[in-house]
Amino acid sequence: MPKFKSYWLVKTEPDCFSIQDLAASPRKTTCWDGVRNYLARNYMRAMQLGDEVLFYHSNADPLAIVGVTAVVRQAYPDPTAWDSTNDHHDAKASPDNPIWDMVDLRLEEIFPAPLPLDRLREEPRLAKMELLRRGSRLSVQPVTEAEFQTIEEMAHAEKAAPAAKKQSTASNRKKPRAPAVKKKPTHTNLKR
DNA sequence: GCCAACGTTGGC
DNA sequence: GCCAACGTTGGC
Repeated sequence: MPKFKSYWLVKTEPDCFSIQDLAASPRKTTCWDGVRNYLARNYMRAMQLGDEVLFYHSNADPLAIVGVTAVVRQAYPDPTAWDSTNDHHDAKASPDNPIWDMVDLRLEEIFPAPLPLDRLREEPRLAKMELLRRGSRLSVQPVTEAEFQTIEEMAHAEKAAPAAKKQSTASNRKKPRAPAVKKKPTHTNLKR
């Protein structure tokens, strides 16, 4: 069956789960648990096997797309939703009424260098990208094929001129967040 | 630390 | 069903 590949982007805080953590995971695969936003969930439900997913580091230095993953399992219930000890516990969720889903993502590529947000903003072909919209908060979002290809191209043209590597100074360095607690997806690796 | 954006909650 | 208050995300 001819099938169209779709493209997506997921955000993660690298302090919580980085692309290096993904690389170190068994089979370089993780379940993308902890998503608790209906629109983000619905995008995950639309993901098909083989779809490609850009991997973005938020709340990080640098803010950047750092690689590409692929969907290796389509949406299925996220058991962390009814785990009362989980940070993202939802009292309304249960095995009979999971409410929240996750997909499995496998690492395909770590870019030779992170592709920073400020470089993305300079690229006219990405002007309409959801990630770059002011105030965009969605942690799972669709990406067009053209945007995906532009990003791959930029990521591989990057090598020679990594100009955008900002010096970390006292003024721009992020303070450690108050309680260094995990935020967004915990991505506890549930596979054994 | 600030604050814009926007989802969620709950009183009515 | 409206909408103000509140909470969270996440860049700056």
